[in-house]
Amino acid sequence: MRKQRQVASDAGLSRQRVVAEALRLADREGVDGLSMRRLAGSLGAGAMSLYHYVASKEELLDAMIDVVFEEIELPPEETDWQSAMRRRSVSARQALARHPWAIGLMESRTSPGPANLRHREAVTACLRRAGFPVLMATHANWLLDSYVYGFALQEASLPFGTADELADMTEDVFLPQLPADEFPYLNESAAALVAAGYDPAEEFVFGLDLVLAALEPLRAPAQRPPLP
Amino acid sequence: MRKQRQVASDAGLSRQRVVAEALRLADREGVDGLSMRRLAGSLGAGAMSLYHYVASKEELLDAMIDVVFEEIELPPEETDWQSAMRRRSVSARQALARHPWAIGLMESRTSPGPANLRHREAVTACLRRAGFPVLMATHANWLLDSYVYGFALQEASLPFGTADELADMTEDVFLPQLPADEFPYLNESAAALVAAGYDPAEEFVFGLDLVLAALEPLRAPAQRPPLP
DNA sequence: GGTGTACGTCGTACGCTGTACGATAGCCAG
DNA sequence: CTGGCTATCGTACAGCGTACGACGTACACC
Repeated sequence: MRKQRQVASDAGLSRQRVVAEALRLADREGVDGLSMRRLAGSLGAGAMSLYHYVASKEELLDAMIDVVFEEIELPPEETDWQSAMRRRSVSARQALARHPWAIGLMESRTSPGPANLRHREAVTACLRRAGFPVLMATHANWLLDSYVYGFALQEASLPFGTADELADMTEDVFLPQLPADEFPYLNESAAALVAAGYDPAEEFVFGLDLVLAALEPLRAPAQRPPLP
Repeated sequence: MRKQRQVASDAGLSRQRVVAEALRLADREGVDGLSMRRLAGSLGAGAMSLYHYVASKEELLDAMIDVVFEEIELPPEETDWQSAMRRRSVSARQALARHPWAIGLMESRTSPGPANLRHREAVTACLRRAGFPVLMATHANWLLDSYVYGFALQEASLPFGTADELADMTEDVFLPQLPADEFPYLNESAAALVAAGYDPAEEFVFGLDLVLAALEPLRAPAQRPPLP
């Protein structure tokens, strides 16, 4: 049998393969289930081999987060700014819903990766080109990102994923914990929510559109800002 | 020497004391620095003693989060809804800025504690009394909480805390990483931000007021909703 | 062909983690 | 005095991240 060169793309380790498998593991088992030994095992390698592609577990986590940012669509350039921001925001929410562990990780990780920077640059460019003055673009950035991240955080901490699960859990778990005399308004809300159905994607765009509309007046509409 | 009864309030353990010291430790050293042994050590007790007050570390983390919610001011009842929501939101941001680890923890913790529930009930009550229909109150809740949590998350992941640190780090760290030809808009933003100064509290209320104003039209102004 | 060097791989070991289990000691009711 | 209850903790175990050093192979050079 030949030296395994052909199978290198299958069995050979690489930083990409390591990080990608780490994503899969974290998606499947949560970030607490991700250990260097388990990751190595599911790559068919010894634990210490990973350290030739990744300096430490911290660096691995940073790389994983940046992959999540790679999955987020950049704001398209050919449409109006609201459509562009809506597209990238919806895409961001989807990516964070696919990888809920990423949100919890962000708090402790302070240096942005390249995909993160590329994303920020594209968003800022979109806002500036739409006529937002520099500082207003910063404000808009903070507000939009706050909404996206906060929504994803809340969505991740929901104990149900579908409208059906919501209905079931409301009946079996929530209401028993919420005495009607102590929490009248939460009871009312729960009932209304079950009746109306629940879709996180719809909820997201509802708030998003409010935010976008609120930002519109911050533009300086007529004048085109010169590229610095 | 007598049996230690008098010093019980000093040295005696209690669930409150355990959780409070856990907060202090997490604030000082980050949530990764919080281990049962270290916590027990700083309480002058053995590690296993903690398990008489807390079923597991997971339960301890849940309890810690609920303490953070206790620190958040409830919306006052005697003012208009916007002022009330502004007060509680500002208070929430402050609490989360004091305990940044709490944000990262929320993603993985799915069952709300009593202080959390009390808080949600009070906020929902405030919105309903202000004239928001049931489902609109839910939307408003999502939007407001998303903004608060998302802002706190971004603030926690900033590598600087003051305007001075921002200026220093921009010069020494950020700009060297941001080639002007690849990231023209981020360079422009960084420069403007340094020039204008930076205050997270101001940034927060700027976006918050936009959100509150955007929510105003969702009220059904005249009619007072009956308490269910 | 022979040899030196660099690289990728991994076995072992160390200090840490959460916590199961059982022992101990002080307390109060009978 | 006796028995049980509560609070405390010592020990032990499996698993963690990773420092260290050994090993085989691949390739550059003479």
